[in-house]
Amino acid sequence: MSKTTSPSKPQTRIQKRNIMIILDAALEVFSTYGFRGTTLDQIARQAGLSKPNVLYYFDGKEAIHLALLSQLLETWLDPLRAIDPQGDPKTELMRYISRKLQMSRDFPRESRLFANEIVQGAPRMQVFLQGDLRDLVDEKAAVIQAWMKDGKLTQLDPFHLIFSIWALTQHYADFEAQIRLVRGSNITQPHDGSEDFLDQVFQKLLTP
Amino acid sequence: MSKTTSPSKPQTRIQKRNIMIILDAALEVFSTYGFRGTTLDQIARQAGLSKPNVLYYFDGKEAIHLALLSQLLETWLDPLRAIDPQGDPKTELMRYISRKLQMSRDFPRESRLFANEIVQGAPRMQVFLQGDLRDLVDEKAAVIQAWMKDGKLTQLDPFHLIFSIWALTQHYADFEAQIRLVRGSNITQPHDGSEDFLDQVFQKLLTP
DNA sequence: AACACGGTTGACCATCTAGTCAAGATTGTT
DNA sequence: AACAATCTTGACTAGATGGTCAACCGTGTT
Repeated sequence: MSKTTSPSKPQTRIQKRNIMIILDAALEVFSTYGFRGTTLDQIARQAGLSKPNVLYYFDGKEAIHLALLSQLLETWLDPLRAIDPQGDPKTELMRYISRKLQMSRDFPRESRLFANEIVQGAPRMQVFLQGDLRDLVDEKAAVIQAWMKDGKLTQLDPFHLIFSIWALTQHYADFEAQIRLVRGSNITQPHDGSEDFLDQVFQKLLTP
Repeated sequence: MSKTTSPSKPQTRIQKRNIMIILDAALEVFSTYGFRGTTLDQIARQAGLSKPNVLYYFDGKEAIHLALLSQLLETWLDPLRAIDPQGDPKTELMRYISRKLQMSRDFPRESRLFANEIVQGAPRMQVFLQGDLRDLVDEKAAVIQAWMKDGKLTQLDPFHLIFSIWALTQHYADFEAQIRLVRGSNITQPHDGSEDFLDQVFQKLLTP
């Protein structure tokens, strides 16, 4: 039985606070070093707690990782969910792209946490991806497909279009180190200019 | 002194063979589990050799990893190097995109090895990226910039254009697990349709 | 055949790491 | 204040892991 999912007793203030601290510390460390590369000591140090204290709140390293993943997937899929079949096709897609890029800028740790997991074959995420994500993508791909049939958008494979949006937005968070090294001191933020660029790209791409 | 970079004696047949076997095994394992997630025992098992035997040919885990990275970066940058400032702009870029995509399809392990490394901040790759890569990208960005000024291509930020090519092509290798899970049994190969899609995207994007 | 060198390995070690535990400190409630 | 529940931690364990080493095996050369 997991300590944190016990449904009976409500959380105390201390529990709430420490669980938040631990999850934030774990996100920091997991997103930088990956699951195997992260040690409980690192998480504990980052959280400012002792290792046994961390394990008082979570059943183990895997449980912390799982808690992070399931918690974050919701936020992550939100922009895709928000695509409105009744809205204006180009507006909806451009907003989706903009929101995805914004998340990549504001939550790079979350993006890298997923990236780490997926590059390694998503061993601890299959259940999430197959469940929620797949249905959602199928649904929205159908919406996009319908828009295209109506001539409101360029005819493209909707799945590849979605993948391309993911690739282009997340790239700025996931491969930030590369961008930083390549551009060196020419630039302050790896995201500089990304908004305008992606706007230009998809505006041109989607207009029939 | 590294065992493998000793310049004096030439390699015997057995050395050549085993070094190749070890590097191939290491690529398989490193690309799947990342640096920390990989154990020497895994590499040895994959190679069909004993652990001490692996360490007879390489100075350690880090040395194997380093050997892989430096060996692969060459192949990896080749398509970018091949962009000819004298050639036809759109042809050159479309060929670059096609070659990059082909590499992502033919050498997904190599792509994931880099992805793993870069997502985690490129701790063991900085020297490579700063040296070769940065100069090369600057050079080719200038070429692309000049093409755009001549009106041969759509006016875009050339750095972001290069990043977008990397993102879109490597995505199919690096996030293969996600694509597989999302598309499920609808598809046999994650790369299906990627060639046509990217051709369509960049053809449209680059044409002024 | 005998030799030298290259190649191979079982057994071992030091260190790291996830997780345990019992004892002690803190907090909230009456 | 007193008590119970929650919270915290130093010390520990078992197993994994990178790396070593001395001894042994195989191969080509003379």
